[in-house]
Amino acid sequence: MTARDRILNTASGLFYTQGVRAVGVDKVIDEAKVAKATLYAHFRSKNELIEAYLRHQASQAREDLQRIERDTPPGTDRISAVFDHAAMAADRPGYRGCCFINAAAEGLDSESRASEIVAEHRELVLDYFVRNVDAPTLKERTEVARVVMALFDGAKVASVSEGSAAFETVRRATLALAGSPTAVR
Amino acid sequence: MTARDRILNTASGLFYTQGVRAVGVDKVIDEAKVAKATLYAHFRSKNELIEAYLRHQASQAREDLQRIERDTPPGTDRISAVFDHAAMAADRPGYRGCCFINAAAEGLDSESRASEIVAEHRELVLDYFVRNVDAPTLKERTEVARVVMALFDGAKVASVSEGSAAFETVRRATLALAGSPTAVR
DNA sequence: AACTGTACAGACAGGTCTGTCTAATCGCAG
DNA sequence: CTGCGATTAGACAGACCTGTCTGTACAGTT
Repeated sequence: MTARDRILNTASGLFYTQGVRAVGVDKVIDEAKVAKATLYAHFRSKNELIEAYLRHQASQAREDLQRIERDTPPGTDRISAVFDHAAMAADRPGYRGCCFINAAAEGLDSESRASEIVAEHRELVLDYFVRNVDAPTLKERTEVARVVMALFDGAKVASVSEGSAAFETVRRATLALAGSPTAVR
Repeated sequence: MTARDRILNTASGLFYTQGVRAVGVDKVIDEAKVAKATLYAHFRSKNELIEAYLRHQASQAREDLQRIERDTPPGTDRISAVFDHAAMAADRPGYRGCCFINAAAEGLDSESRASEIVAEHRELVLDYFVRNVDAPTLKERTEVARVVMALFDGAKVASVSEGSAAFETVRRATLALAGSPTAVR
């Protein structure tokens, strides 16, 4: 495992569990067993490391979605699978909610591209919902997808205090909506 | 206006727009035109100031909900009013999402009572929804309220990137759900 | 006039942060 | 073996952080 990977993996863990602002580069190099100069050889600044962390998480989440689309037949099952996936994450120790919501919540410099990375990923997830939601027209699918996205984000927020149980109730309503959207329009 | 109020008001503004971690006490005393000793005379530590900030926001939100319940007839109108209120907040300059979600997202010391204050407030909002949602039994109202809460939180999260428009689509679905919950169960 | 409470300005200590730098060491290709 | 790129440990500068402290000013009360 290259030094760069070790740095990025360690930073990802620390940034997620403690927040990007609470973790200094010293803590990262300490845990990654790496010299400070090495970190700065691979990442020009801490900001760049944070951006790499977010891109890393985004690409991982993207792969998860692709895997679900490969393994699960179209329809509401694919929505359900996403909820299952999130609920399982919420049960892992050290869970602290959605890394993108959290990163957006921590005030980052306006010069940082972090918020763009988050916004980009959110669009990707929205597109996933648009593809896998049941409604006649694209316009309607987009509207339903936005609601599904809100339900998903809301469940993630609630799960921080309430654990994975937060996904159960919300999932039922989401599936009903995504399966026969006319019921609530 | 007493020095304490000036400190708390200034701190609230700074903590909200930049994040509690990004704002130092020096920035607060500078903008509040207050001596550092005065701040530490009223608040034992920065942590205590943060807690006061969250309690302040919580009591303000509580009053908003009470005002709505006083001025709005029971039923889904009271749900709609909450969404209106949040949408208006999202249009104000400097909007940065829900202060409670953001505070929970910033990693705070485990010794801080901040997360308890947030959790308490979330329960209060949930109770509001339970009271004002339409379903026959308490158990069902609670379930529906949890979904409404998720929709509300999700809309707030989305509004950070997408502005107040995020509340429009979500509101429609929420009102349908809160008005005739059997449609999605 | 003396006392009390509150606020002021600002220095200070002790720590942490990011980012740079030096100098030594390692592994490996030629 | 030689040379080179990558890595190491750690000192360092300069900024910022929280919290404490000294000393002063001023209003209201006794």
